[in-house]
Amino acid sequence: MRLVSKGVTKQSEDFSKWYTDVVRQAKLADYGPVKGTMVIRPYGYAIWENFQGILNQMFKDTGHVNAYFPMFIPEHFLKKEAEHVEGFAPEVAVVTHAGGKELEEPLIVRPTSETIIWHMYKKWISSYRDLPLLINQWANVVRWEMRTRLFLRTTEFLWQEGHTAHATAEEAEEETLRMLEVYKRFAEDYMAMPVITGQKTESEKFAGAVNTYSIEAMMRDTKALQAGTSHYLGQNFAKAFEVTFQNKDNKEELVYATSWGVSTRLVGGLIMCHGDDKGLILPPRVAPHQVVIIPIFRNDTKDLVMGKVAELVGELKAVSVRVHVDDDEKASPGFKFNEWEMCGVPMRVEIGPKDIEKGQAVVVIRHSGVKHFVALTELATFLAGQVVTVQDELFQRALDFREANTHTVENWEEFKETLETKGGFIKAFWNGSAEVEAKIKEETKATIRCIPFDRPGVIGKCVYTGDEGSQQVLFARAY
RNA sequence: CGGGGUGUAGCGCAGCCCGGUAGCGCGCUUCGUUCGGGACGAAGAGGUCGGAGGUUCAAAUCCUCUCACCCCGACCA
Repeated sequence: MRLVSKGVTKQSEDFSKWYTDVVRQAKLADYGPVKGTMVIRPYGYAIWENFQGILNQMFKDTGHVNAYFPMFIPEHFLKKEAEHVEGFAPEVAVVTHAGGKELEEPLIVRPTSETIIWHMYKKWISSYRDLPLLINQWANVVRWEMRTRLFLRTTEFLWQEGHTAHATAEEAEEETLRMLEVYKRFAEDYMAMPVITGQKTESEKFAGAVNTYSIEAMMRDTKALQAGTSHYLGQNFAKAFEVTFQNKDNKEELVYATSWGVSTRLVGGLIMCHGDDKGLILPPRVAPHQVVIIPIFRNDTKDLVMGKVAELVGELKAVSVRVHVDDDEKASPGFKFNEWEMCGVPMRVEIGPKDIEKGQAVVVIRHSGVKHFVALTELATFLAGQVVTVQDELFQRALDFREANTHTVENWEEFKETLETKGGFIKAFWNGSAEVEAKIKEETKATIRCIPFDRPGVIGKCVYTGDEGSQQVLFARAY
């Protein structure tokens, strides 16, 4: 079955609608029968698989190993860490019946795995020689959210969660920041999505963490998306699950912990970071198909064209370009142009009898619409080069967009005015008070996305209270 | 949980006000002609009108109840 509809809602008309249209028409995902659930379709899953492959390698390069922990967790585990249970209890799914009868103790379906992991770590850690313990798992988790959106917030989602145990606070803090940096590199170098790293405020941090850090990206509607988090858990879970080790001096100590994760939400971020009114735009490094070849022929020229296409496919594979040939004879070339633009394939090659006669092919770049007429002998080299060029251009474009939509404001009037008329990210000083943070959120819907690492050393007047000695933070309306 | 909306063919919808043979577009199947920016013709397949009850000679249509989903808010990656 080919595409059903012609085009999507314009971004400027209704960004939310645009997003849903793109997800469904590019066949990334569909709604599941249970509220808030999502079927990730093959094309969407291929993107996720690319994410997984890259991240997995990055985790291994930083010394982590993969494991798998059960999805069902005894209910009382969750209650062991006070903040953790308070944070997660409202959105936990509970299994009360199984095997045809009521269970002795209900089971929770993991909303995250800290509790079961630390239950196991207690068994595995006894000496400083067992540390650090650096485990990651790829898994599904369930959080019963009130409002859901495909990829961005679904009842069940896929993610990876790293859980590490360390002998010292310093080492655990280092790990927390190391993994945040891994996320930043992944977002920027692979997804071509610029992010801001920083620390979460007390009210925005993970339930059970000492500190939470995040990467924050700007979507094309100028709203913020938290794209990944890394938590320094201190000894909170070690205390709750009594995980201790004997140090070199034969003394018993509680271990220090981190956890960090990114989810299928990243796919939503990718869509909203680059897409346009024609649909999806995928950066080459994560695109399932980097190049789509659309052969143009009639019955009498079919063999000629397809013969040349087969040659080109071989050449492209030899230079590691992921190529797809759309040789469906039932669809017209024009139809295919539109469909593959909708699906965000970074580059399209058109090749027909006239091209072959001239020894060339037409290359069209998805995000810019620029047409190149390239000699067949140079096509593979050209496209391999464009993989890099397009990737860079998309990152630069996203960065320029973010910078153009980031505003620094001095006072409250300016804050509200800027948020209403321009939106985007707002840099402003904040006195560190949770009440002020809550008031600002209440009055403007903007939240503190993070306290950026990269900010001026200067301190200034709080944008809400005018208090001197306030620090600069990043505000935005967020997903 | 509040506000709004929608349930009729795979998808998008009309029909409902004013009860009387269930329709349209797209998609799908077969054949032929096409093919350089969303091709065309011909012939087909496909629906317990979300569910239950009621009114009526007769209900997609009127009444009552119910379920589900989507969108907007309060919670969250």
